[in-house]
Amino acid sequence: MHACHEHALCVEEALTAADRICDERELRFTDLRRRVLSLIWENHGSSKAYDIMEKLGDDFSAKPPTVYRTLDFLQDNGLVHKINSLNAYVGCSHPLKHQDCFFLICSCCNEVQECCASHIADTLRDMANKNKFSPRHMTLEIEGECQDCLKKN
Amino acid sequence: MHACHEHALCVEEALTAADRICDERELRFTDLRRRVLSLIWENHGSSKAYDIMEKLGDDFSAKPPTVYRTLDFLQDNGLVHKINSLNAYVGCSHPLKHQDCFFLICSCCNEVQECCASHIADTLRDMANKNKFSPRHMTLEIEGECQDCLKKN
DNA sequence: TGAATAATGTTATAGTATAACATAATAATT
DNA sequence: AATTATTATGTTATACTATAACATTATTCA
Repeated sequence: MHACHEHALCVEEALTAADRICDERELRFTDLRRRVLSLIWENHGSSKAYDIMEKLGDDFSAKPPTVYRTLDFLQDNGLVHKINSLNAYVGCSHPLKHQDCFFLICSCCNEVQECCASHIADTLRDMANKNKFSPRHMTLEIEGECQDCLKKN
Repeated sequence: MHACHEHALCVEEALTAADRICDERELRFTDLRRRVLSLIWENHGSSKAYDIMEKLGDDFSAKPPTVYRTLDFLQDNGLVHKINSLNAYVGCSHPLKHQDCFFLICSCCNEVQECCASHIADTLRDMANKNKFSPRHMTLEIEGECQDCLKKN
């Protein structure tokens, strides 16, 4: 389910935000990086590295290392997330405060919704601490069905 | 950090539990399945499919499909879990009520602690529902450092 | 015993990711 | 502006993870 009426705007916004972030951090938002981020955003669901590679086509020398390096850059700077349970990547919908988020993955329409809820992150941190564990990074991915798909079926 | 003083006992217990579960469900706990589960349990951390394959060695015709099919069987019956962020497998420490669990993964000693906390699962379900999402399966993996490793460093 | 089912063996290949080194582009220094 | 240093990208090769498709063996059940 995508709430946006015209997805091109989402893509534009994401690219603009990325521009600004890279500018602030003195990072180079190169053509390749912009293109990959754009491709990821154009997709309502998650994107696989090798699919991105194909879409890059002739414009860039699109071989695995190129794609994975670019994905690493985008991940390191909070612009995309990797969905471990899918081996796929999604654009981050709020890259400036992208911690403690989790993902709702509809296995019917394949859309991925990113959610942030600090109280959940807090609960999880508490739990970890009770288990004498010092958490650094959380992977929280919930697979299921979105409302639209439930209605349809 | 492993709490068990003699890990062989853990392995034994796990195999006995698996025996019972398979018996109850009229599943065949074959030599291969038993051996793979044992190998996984013998490892304090998580086990990679190809490592398991090597350890199976000559006793079984150890090729990828054999291993992955066996892992599938064990997963389907709640005897092992896959850790998506590691592409690795751990034994389930309470296979009869193995839902709603999460994992604390120490990236220093590589041990994986399985935790169950129904209130966390409830919180997550609530959150999903508020987002109009019907959850089916959750992946919750927390990477960090366990107390022992923190002390050491 | 023989047919049906389930498990395992086997070959091949698909899919995901990184190492190592070469070249090109950009930034900093002179 | 030319030189050097740094960062980014290109290139080749290969490692790692997983499954498809079909053959054979073992077990169950009629």
